[in-house]
Amino acid sequence: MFTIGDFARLGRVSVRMLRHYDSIGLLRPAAVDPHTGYRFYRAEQLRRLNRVIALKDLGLTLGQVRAILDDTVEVAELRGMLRLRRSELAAQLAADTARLAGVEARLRMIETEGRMTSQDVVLKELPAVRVAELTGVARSYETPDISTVIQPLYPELFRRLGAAGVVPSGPGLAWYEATGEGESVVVHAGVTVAADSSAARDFGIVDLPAVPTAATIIHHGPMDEVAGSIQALATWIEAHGWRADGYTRELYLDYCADEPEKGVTELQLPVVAA
Amino acid sequence: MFTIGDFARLGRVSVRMLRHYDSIGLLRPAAVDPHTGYRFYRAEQLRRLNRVIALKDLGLTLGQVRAILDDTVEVAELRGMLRLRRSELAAQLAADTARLAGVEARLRMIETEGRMTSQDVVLKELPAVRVAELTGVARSYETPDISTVIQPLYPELFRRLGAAGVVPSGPGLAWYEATGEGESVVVHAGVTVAADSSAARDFGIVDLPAVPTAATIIHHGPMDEVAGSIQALATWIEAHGWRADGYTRELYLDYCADEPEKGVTELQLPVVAA
DNA sequence: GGTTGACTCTGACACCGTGTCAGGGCCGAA
DNA sequence: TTCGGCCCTGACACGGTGTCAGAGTCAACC
Repeated sequence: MFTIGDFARLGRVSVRMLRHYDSIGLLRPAAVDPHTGYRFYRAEQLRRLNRVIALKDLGLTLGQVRAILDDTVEVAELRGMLRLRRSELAAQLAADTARLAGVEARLRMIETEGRMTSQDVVLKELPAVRVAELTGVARSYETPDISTVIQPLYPELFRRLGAAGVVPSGPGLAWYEATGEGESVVVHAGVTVAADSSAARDFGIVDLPAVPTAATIIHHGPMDEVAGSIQALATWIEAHGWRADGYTRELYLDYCADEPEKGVTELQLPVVAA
Repeated sequence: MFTIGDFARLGRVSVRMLRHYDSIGLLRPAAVDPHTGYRFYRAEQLRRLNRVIALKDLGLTLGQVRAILDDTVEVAELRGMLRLRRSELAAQLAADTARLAGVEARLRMIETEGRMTSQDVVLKELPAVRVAELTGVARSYETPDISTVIQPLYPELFRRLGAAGVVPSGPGLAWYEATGEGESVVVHAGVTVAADSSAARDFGIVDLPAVPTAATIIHHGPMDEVAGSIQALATWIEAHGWRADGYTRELYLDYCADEPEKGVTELQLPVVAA
């Protein structure tokens, strides 16, 4: 018979934990002095303690450990628990590996720049979204070309939406795709709506697909300075082991024609693991 | 200006968390209606939110994130935090990899045996320990040879200890090493003591070194059935990617000569990564 | 028998990030 | 005006562990 302190030393466990295991019924002392409340353990209880430790070290919860040790789980169930735990661990490993890569990218950034950027890229899942849009064609991806095409589209889009009695349900957004002919580009100027797409109208209704993983960055200031933010986004993507996989969406979170330098835009670029 | 719900959707964060960030001063809403308490956020606050998310995703605590964003840490300090985090993550990866290996070993065990062993091996650190001992030589590692040599050593050891006024401070233990001549073995029969080693006595005082990592198993029953437990220990060590690195110590946790089948012994085998 | 120091008891609080619930107020649209 | 959906605060929960306070116990030594 060991006192709790001796038993804790033998089992390399804290006294606190032995008391805890007692209170949750995971490992009850062999005897308790009814007068003093002192707990006493038998050497053979080390077997159970060891089983507890071994299972706990696998990352199972104490509740699961108790269920296993008390034989209230079938073998099939036990196998299921272990399989689940295995996949959790695999996910954890992947996540931590990514975190580690992130930390190291940050450290490199500090070494080379002497500080950390305030341009922060965030990975997000993008839900599918229904958009009312007008399109145009720009001569190239050059900012001035795009601007001159897209600028007039929005007032016209809002005019037509108003005429059709459709109210935007969210912010405006834009995206671009190559026409395939030279450098020219199809410009989509849209706004999120909840309308259904059945009726014919003088604007397009398209459903942008959900994106499992998109790298996003907040661009501050006028859109003709967007190149820097795009650059930062691309650099981040490369440094973190991703690869662009689609068109960048621009989400106009805050925009006022009078003060373009106060604009706030989120750039969203679908990515996949490189 | 966005309501908390809209802002949460934009930032892919729960409303709960935005309120939490407010309460800990990590991200305060741009405006709060003094009458209703409603929080309102500006689009440009997404920048800060994104920085929070990005740093949090590195595994930093919210307190660290706040310190970093509020510029109360020097660059050197920041680098230190990231280095620390990097080493934490590396440790975490190693631990999770080991856990995963453990889970997989367990799954294999279930597949082949239809159940999980109740012989559980636990890795421990062994502290250095001072031991009073007598030694003998056995003809071989065979259990009968060992037994006949070790059995008489203990009564004699306790007799001499009593005569010298030395009281054991812990359980008895034994270990064996090859003599180098044939199959014969030096048998050490000892007991932990706190005495100092200065005076000359009719028993040996040796300090067993600490062991950073030992695989241990509890053996139940008489010592002449120890082979099975040793076997289980060896199997586990091999299956989990370790290698024996020293002599097995036997720790007699419970022993009574009349009822050897009730004995409880811990076998401790130092290991290193294979 | 008394003192003392090491041990034990219970009960509580803390950590950290997040979910969830209860009970109540607010807002906009029909 | 009513209703559905949003927002507010405050609280509790999770899980494994440390730590503290205040009180009781034990063993050894004088």
